[in-house]
Amino acid sequence: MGDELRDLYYHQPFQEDIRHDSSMVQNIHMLDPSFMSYTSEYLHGSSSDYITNNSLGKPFGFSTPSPPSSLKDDDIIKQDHMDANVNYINNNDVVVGGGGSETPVTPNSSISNSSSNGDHDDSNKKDKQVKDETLEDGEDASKKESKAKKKGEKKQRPPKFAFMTKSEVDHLEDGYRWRKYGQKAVKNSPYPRSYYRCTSQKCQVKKRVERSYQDPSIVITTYEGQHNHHLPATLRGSVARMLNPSMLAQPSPLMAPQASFHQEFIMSQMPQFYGHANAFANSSMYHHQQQMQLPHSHHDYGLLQDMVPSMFNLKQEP
DNA sequence: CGGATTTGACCCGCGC
DNA sequence: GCGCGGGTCAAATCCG
Repeated sequence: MGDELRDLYYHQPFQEDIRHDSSMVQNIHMLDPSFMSYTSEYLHGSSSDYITNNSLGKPFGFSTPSPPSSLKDDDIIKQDHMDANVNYINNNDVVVGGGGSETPVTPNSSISNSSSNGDHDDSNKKDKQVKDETLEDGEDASKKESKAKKKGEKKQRPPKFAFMTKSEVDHLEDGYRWRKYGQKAVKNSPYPRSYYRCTSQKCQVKKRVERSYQDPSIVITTYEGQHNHHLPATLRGSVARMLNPSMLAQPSPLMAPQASFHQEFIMSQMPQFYGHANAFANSSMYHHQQQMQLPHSHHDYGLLQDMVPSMFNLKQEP
């Protein structure tokens, strides 16, 4: 992760833990939009769209059980408050982004650039290594294609999506099954970064998990790609208990982590997010939390996609 | 025993 | 071209 974005991440303030409450949403804090890593094409397809407008990007948070729909200034994390605590970066620089290099992503971060080792890179590496001989024709062709693509033009990068979670555990349960395939030391941080891949066949979604070195209670998770399958059945059950069944009817391209009683989900500056504040307010997640009891285990959780459904209204599954 | 994790090696992009 | 840092591979190991 590049220094700029790292600073961006680690300097994000967040509200104090309110985990003692009985509502899940209490634990959700939407913060400075400057933090969210996000591919512009993901939602807009235009690089200009994801430059944050300050007025729109005004940070807000749900610090109390008060409904998001009744958001008032008092509910919002004040900009000046944030300024006092943060190296506030010009929103124009704080593009969320994963985007390819064609997008004006300022932070030269792993989050925005790491996809240089995206889906095709694996094969590129492999065909330079042992598997070269065992390649099938189709595979070989696709690899060559990807290679040529790589040479000729900038690589298409999968959408990315990052967020911070206040959590004691590194790897947050998010409903999908992941296999860890790597771990690297993070420069200037005592905490390693872990790399996970979705275990579902043909699903190329990856995620990176690392802990903030400035606030070790914060876990930074970056998703890359979109799931092309439903939730694993075994996990859907536990999720379903909390959710409207209709939500599970659609596979989600991305699954956000739980915001459970012991994990605070910290969202930050994502312009799109503010635009969807109403979506959140109207979301069943909100209504559910109005009706539900405190989750009794960490398997009981809400999902970001349910809190802000339109945020996850991305590509359809293949 | 099979699946998941660990971990050192390797690859690649980028800046100098 | 070289070195560095990030990302991935894959053999070894762990574990249920």
